[in-house]
Amino acid sequence: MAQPAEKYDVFQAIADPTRRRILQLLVHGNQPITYISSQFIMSRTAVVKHLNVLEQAQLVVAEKKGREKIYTLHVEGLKEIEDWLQYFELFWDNKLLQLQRIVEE
Amino acid sequence: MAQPAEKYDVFQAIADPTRRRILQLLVHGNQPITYISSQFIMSRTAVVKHLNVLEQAQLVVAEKKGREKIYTLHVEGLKEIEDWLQYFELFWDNKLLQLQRIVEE
DNA sequence: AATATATAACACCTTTTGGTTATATGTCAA
DNA sequence: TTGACATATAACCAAAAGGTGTTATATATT
Repeated sequence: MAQPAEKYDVFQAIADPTRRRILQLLVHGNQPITYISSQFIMSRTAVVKHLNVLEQAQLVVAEKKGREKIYTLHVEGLKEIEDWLQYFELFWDNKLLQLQRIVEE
Repeated sequence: MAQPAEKYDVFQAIADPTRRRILQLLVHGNQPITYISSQFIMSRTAVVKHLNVLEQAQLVVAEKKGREKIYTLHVEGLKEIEDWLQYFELFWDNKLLQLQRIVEE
């Protein structure tokens, strides 16, 4: 998981179940690496890598506080996905319209 | 891209930009492999593999028609993502409430 | 039946992921 | 200032992803 700056986008970031769980954890409050990694079986290093991916995708924000690094959810980053889904809602609506026409015939 | 049955979920499926483009293509009508692959620079074989991933994730449905295989968008598959996003909308709303409280103080 | 075309099934290669362990570096607190 | 704790970084590894090309098989058309 070598990560040359800004490599991961939002869609890639949420593709991994571990990363989705991390995001859900952060809904309940900002947390340091130690706590977050305690919620997983894998090594802390592995969790940190996932956090880096989330950070690059701008889904979390990290802030140093003494010797701890506190992670905060940045929900605004999910907007991109919502927008993308929006595109298909149109299709969805069209399908309903088609059905309606068929019924009316 | 070896694919033992049902390996790919919706989140993994939309992680790839090529696959997202395929889905958008299909919004404008059902299409056979030949047309779909003509829209990409990569080989037809590679595109077919992406279609298989999308099919496993139930985002597209394939129907044999003579010697062709016609692909259809299956938007319902995107519901899972919408539901997942829903979880964070709550957080989003809470943040707004917090801001409101701060303003009111 | 012959031919052209579309899809399926392989085999192969390279890069990226997701994980490991080990070793530093920085910070707090007694 | 020393020990305990938290994070950072490096080196390494196995497996999966994403791509290629080639060959085989099925279907339409004439």
